[in-house]
Amino acid sequence: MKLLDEDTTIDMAELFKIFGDSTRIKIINILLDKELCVCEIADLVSATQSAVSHQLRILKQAKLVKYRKEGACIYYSLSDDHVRKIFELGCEHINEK
Amino acid sequence: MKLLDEDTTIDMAELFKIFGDSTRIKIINILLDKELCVCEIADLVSATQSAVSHQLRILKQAKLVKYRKEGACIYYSLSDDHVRKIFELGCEHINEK
DNA sequence: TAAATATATGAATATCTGTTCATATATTTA
DNA sequence: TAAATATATGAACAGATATTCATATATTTA
Repeated sequence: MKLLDEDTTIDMAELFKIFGDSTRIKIINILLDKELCVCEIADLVSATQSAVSHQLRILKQAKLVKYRKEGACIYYSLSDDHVRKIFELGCEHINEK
Repeated sequence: MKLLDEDTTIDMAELFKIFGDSTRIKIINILLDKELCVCEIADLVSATQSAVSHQLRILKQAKLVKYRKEGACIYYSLSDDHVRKIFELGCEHINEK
């Protein structure tokens, strides 16, 4: 692994920054299993609808989650397997302490 | 993967938060290859000695780096292979965009 | 169409975080 | 021993960030 250029370094930091918040970790955690709509997520992570919506926007902008609309509901799910792998590796690290 | 408890969730977020800063990413990046002393690190990441020292303290507290003393110099290196794996997985994710 | 439900978003605020600056400590060298 | 070098650290400050609150938009239901 050689030295990353400045842009890649910043992108890496931005990526991990998104995993670096417990509300977002909770959201990713529950989305590991299945897709869920915003109010279900808010309920499961014990946060307000507004807080969850703000965090989903961040996850969406970073392309860590995707969504589909069904009537008045919007269902969110993890974008790809990378998100899952990063989450699981972090989890392993914590559990081995 | 089942639902993490509150403490584990917070620990996960704290872990990723540490990777979520470009100065620390640069430090981890150069430590992938070999151990280095503080002033070498400061030079390689283009930051002041003080800034690097503060960041090394954070990395040290999280046990992501270890160090050994040799005379007036203190050599830092990555704690374990987990740090490397998390870094590389993040890097993969960025490169596949 | 009016009310209810689901979601998004801008502004305000409080908290957190990274850097800088000054300085302290420890070690080496002249 | 005095000066130089290597590192750490506390305080201050500026910038970033997460939540809350109020409200807007869209969809469904009565």
